[in-house]
Formats: sequence, structure tokens, C-alpha cells
Amino acid sequence: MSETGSAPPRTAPKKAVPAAMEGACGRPYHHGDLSRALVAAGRRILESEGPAALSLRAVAREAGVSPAAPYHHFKDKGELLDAVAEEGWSELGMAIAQGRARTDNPKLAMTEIGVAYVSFARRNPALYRLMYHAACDREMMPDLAKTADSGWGHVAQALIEAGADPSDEREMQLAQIAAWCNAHGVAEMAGFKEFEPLKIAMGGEEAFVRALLSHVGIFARRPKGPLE
Amino acid sequence: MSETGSAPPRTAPKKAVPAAMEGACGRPYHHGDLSRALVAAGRRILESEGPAALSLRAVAREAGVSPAAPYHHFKDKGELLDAVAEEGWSELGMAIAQGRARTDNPKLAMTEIGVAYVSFARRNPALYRLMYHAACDREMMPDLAKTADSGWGHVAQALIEAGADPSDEREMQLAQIAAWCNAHGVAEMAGFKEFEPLKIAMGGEEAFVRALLSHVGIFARRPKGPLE
DNA sequence: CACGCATCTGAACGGCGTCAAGATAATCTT
DNA sequence: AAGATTATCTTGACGCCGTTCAGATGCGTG
Repeated sequence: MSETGSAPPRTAPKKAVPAAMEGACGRPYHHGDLSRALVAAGRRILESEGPAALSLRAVAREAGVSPAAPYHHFKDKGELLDAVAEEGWSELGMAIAQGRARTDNPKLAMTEIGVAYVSFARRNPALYRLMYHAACDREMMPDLAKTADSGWGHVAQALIEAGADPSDEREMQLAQIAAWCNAHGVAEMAGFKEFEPLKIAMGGEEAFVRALLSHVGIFARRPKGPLE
Repeated sequence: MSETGSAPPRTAPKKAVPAAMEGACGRPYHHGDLSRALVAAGRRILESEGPAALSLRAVAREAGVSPAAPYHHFKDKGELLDAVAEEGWSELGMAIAQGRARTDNPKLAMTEIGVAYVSFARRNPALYRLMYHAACDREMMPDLAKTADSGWGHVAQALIEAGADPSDEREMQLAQIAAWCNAHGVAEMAGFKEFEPLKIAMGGEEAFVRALLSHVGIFARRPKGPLE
């Protein structure tokens, strides 16, 4: 009961709907699977009203349940937000895969991955912030950085294809982390209002982001080699 | 009365203390200059109890005044936090200057600046987060990035000394922004618990940060030249 | 059908940000 | 020096928040 992510049907298929009382949308028996509805409601509020309006009560209201209902699916507000963040990380992983697939040239793979990362963060700024804080405050590392077939794996492979030495484990790890740091930095700062004129002068935000990333080293060609 | 930062004696010298009723510390007439006391209290709470405990009421409590007292010095909670953030940016500017002064080699200046930036953020994680959000959410750009003699100026000069072309205004601007993005990214992500083993294996956080920064391109030698 | 259990509601608690009205004390005017 | 003015602080209140708990509701099983 006080456990966290052990077994509650967070994403469970929920057997089957008892077939009755479908109120326009789908709300099976008591409510249906509230967990998913709550996560969705949270995301909707986050996008439309901003993070300041993302209260547990508001989420419950949006989902049409009482303020206490969420506590039967999440230990507290933080856990609900974690679920929203997790959904975000998963989508970011897919965005990265799509970005990687956008080019055949291995030398450009890192750039496309970086652009995809930043683009996702810029399209969902509030969500990205939530994701980052969830990953940072709790020790909850996103799957993105754990499973080989998600974003992290693509980064590793792109680094190898760009000439990194896969046998130097520490260097590989450092390069991956450095790439993540850079993408994160650009993702968060690309939205500053003060850069607007420069963005316009460069013909749009994507050009701006590409320039920033290419300045960054890892995302441009990087001939490898010792530091000095 | 409803004005914000027009004239209230935020940092004013306060003429003189009426000389009387000094209760152990310095509290001139009604309270003294509450503004400063509130900012200091806010910072103390932020450091000791974390950002979640940083409520306006807690700050007032810490400063020994009623919950409504701060409203005679700040329009709302946000403005008080902005004041805390501003103090932080000012200190970061000094930290950068100190970092720059740590080496005579112009080629290493950028690295030292980056290390100083990240080091400050790592020593004051909650404060740095507050600073970043203040700069990001409001359009309040920190002085760091405006006045020539603060951090920004040092970055520009370091870039020039490292071989950047000062006549190419756009490139200079981009390089500065890129440097800031990178430092920000490393500053925020260097604290991830999952990197702990790697940090230890590298002999401490500073070595880790230096490696990350050097991977980043701008902070290492960067031979300049077109992208491809 | 009756029972058990997961799910949801209603009411309540303390803490929060904020505001309006009143008290207090420093400054200004005369 | 005395009264008027103004800045400063307190008290009390409002609505919203996160959270808890006792009780209602209705699904699934025996």
C-alpha cells in the first residue's frame, strides 16, 4: 500500500471493461484506469496553464474526481509528476531515434540527435523542465540513459561512428555525458527572450540551435585526440 | 505604494540609525532595513532547508517579522526571490573574475572561467537553480550577461585571446552563448548521483568537470574555422 | 446473495500567498 | 515643540494547496 512503483496497474492492460455505463468517453467501472487519466490531465494542464497551475487538486478536477482520489494510485503529488516525467522521457527517446534516422551520414548523426533532443525540449518546455527535475531530484535516471535501444544507445553508436574508441570505456562515458550536458544546456537556454533578435537574424530557431550545437564540439566534427 | 523597484531603499544607505533600542544585533527603527534581512533569511533557508521550504512565511518567520511585513518591501514572493537571485548572479560574476585571474595563459582562460562557473553552481545548487529560473521565467537577464566588466566581458575577452575574430559580431555572440549553454549544462548535470562512481574514479568532481568542459570544445582549444 | 476489496467521496487539518484595516513610530511641517 | 504625515509592521481573514481519515460505492468472488 505504501509501496511506490511495485505493482499497481500503472500501465496495466486492466483486463477488460465490464461493458456498461460508458459516459461518452471511456470510464469503465468506478472510473476506469484513473492513473492514466491523471497523467494525461496533468500533462494537459502543464501545457495549457503552465507549471504553476499544476496542482494535485487541479489535476483531479480536470479528471473529474475528488481531490483525494489520486491517492489511491500515487503515493503523493511527486509520484504523479514522476509518472508524467517518465512519459516525457519515453517520448524524448522516440524523438531521438527519429532524429537519428533523419540522416545516413554517420558524421552527422550526433548533430541530428542533438537537434532532435533540443527540439523536443523546446516544443514541450514545461514538460522538459519537469522531466529534468524528476531525474535530478529523485535519483530516478530516465530510461533514456539506461536501456541501450533508447536515446543513450543511439548516442553511443553515433560517437563510435564518428570515430570514438569504443574500447576506452571511460572516454565513451565521458563523451556521452558531455553530449547530454550540452544538449541540456542548449535546450534550456535556447528559449531566453534576449536571444530572439539573434534567432531571427539567423533565420529561425533551428538554425540558431544548430549553430549553438556545432559550436559545442561534440556535435560537430571532432577529430579526437589528446587535449593539448 | 504599488510600485516595485522604483525608489524604496532596497540597498539605500539609510541615512543613519536613530541610535537607540539596538536589540543585540542591529535593528534601527521599525526593524532596520528589512529588505536586506529578508534576502539574507531567504538565502539561509534555501541553503539549509532546501527550496521546498522557501516560503514567504518562513522567510518572514526567520527574519522575525509577521507574514505580511515583506509586502512593504517586495510586491510579492517572486520579487523577493528575484532579489535573492540577483545577489547570486552578482557573486557568480565575482567568482568568474577570480577564476579568470587564476591563470596567465590566455588559452586556458576559458577553461578556468568555465570551472569557476560550474564550481559556483555546485557549491550553491539551490541558489543556482533559483538564479536560472529567475533569469529564464522573467525576462530578467542577469547583469552577468550585460555589463562588460562582469562575467560576460571576461568571456568575450577570453574568446578573443583564444583566437576568435572580434569583428565578426554574430560569431562572437554565438560563441558567448554557446559557452554559457555549456557551462549551464555541465553545472546542472554534474550533480547527478549516477555519475558518482565515475567522478570518484577520476579523482574528484573537479577533474570530472574539467574533462566534461574540455570535451565541450569551446572550453578547450578550438582552432576556429568553418564548420565543414 | 453476501462478502471482501479496490476505489472514490466528503470533511477536516495545517500551511501557504495575499490583502485590507488598524496600530506604531519615524519624519516632516509649522 | 507639537501636530500632521508617511513609512512600517501586526492582526485577522480569504481561498487554495497537499494530505489524511472515516465512510460510501460498486466490482469481483465464493
